[in-house]
Amino acid sequence: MDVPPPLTRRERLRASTLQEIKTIASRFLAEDGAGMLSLRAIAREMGMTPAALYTYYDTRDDLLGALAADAYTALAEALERARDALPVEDAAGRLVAHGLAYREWALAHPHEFRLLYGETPAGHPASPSFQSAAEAEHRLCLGLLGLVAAAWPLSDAPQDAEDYAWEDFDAGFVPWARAAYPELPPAALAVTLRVWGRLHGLVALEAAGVLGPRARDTARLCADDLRDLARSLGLSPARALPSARA
Amino acid sequence: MDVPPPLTRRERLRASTLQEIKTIASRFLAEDGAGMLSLRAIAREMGMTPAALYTYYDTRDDLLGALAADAYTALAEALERARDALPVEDAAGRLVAHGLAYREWALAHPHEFRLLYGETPAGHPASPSFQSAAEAEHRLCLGLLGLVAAAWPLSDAPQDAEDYAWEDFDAGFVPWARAAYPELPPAALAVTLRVWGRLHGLVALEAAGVLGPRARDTARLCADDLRDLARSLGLSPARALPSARA
DNA sequence: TGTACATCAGTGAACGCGCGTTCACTGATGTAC
DNA sequence: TGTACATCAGTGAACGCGCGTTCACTGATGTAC
Repeated sequence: MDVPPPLTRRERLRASTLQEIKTIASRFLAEDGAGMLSLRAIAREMGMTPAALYTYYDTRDDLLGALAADAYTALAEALERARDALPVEDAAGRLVAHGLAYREWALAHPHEFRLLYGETPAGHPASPSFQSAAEAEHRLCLGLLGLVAAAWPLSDAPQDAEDYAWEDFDAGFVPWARAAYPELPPAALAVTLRVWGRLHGLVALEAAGVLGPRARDTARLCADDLRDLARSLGLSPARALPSARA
Repeated sequence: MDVPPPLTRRERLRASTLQEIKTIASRFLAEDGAGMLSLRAIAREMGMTPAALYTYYDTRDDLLGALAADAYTALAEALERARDALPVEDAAGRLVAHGLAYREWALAHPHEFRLLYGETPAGHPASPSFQSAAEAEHRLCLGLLGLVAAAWPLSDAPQDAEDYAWEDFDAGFVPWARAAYPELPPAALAVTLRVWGRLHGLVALEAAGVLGPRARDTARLCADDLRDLARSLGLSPARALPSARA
């Protein structure tokens, strides 16, 4: 969008090849399933030598890591988009929208979802993609925290969560959280993680194919649960949108 | 336990070899991870020819299916054991115990857990192990339904769940459910599945290694969430055990 | 503008590997008379 | 109790396969003077 030093022909080519590799890899991921992603297959599809891929990634794992990082970012963006489609005042609606978007993304990208939450984490910590995956994770967590923060003042005291301390949570994340929402106590982080689990549960079961055969309308199950969650956080649709609902 | 027609030497040998295969396969599953289970490696470990395994399983997938079925049964048993360690009157306690046992089993058997909930279901529907997996799944679901049933009379009407019908749920399971708990309405099945999702969520995140780095005491998160769940179902520890808690 | 040199994406061949599965077979275990 | 036959767990060799990764190389793209 702004104007960085103009790219040379080589650099542009390299970038587009990188992108093509990831695109094709994604497609193979979707077709053949998780652990079966093969460098040779990708190279074949691109009309390249397998060896050529080593110009772009040091190792098969690095490629997987990059895919995971991209997927994480895409997920975070999808969730933010869904949330921001509703006005800030509608805290309950935003929470539900976030949850439904989580489900929809997972069902629309089952293999990416599995890459993120089903397998041993891919990509070794040193690689650059690992960085960006960690950032996306922060972003996702912050988004969730924001939803919790919106509910916090309305929530009846979460009694057993009272005695959490900041030290109980990821030291890399806590500063961000406190900076973003200075008024929140540590217990809000506990609630955030629990909310994450709540969103994740039904979706993970459905993505694994366990839930589908058991209920006809899984979307409704999920929506019911999300509304219930919003309610239990002290958010009622009525409170947020007094006129729009029954 | 009772006395079936006495087994021939051949039959005993066959049974013990079958068991040995599964034991070793489990170990490899735990060591090398999910998709990497190799028939040749198992054969090697047992001092057999790879071809010999085909006397026991038609295909690698059949073996995986058998492992999954065993894992499912083991999980169901663990959950029942935990639940039955508490008196029937302590509905809240039993629910929490069930949930914690779910977590513990998942963390103690991460690869089996992944086999059940992380991958495309293994084993093709025709194989006998598929049958037993389905049975274990029923069993697990019935157990959960029982916990919900215990809470049902105490629960404040789950409003949005009112208009579920029996047709909305797995036709193979509904008869069992209605036979076991004739007084429950269809909505109870919806709640059961949602409860399953709730138990599953945090555990799945933790098993995937996403939760661990974010919170120090994941067990407590899980326990808090389960108590919250029990409460939201209308179960209070106080109501169940008036004297034992504060 | 033209020449000399450096960079580096991509080639082609080879490395060594383990895999699932098949097939014709052997030889011990079980069965029927 | 002994013999003739059937079963079937396990052998050994081979099938054809795709994989990740390495290495010395070529030739187009970029850079400095």
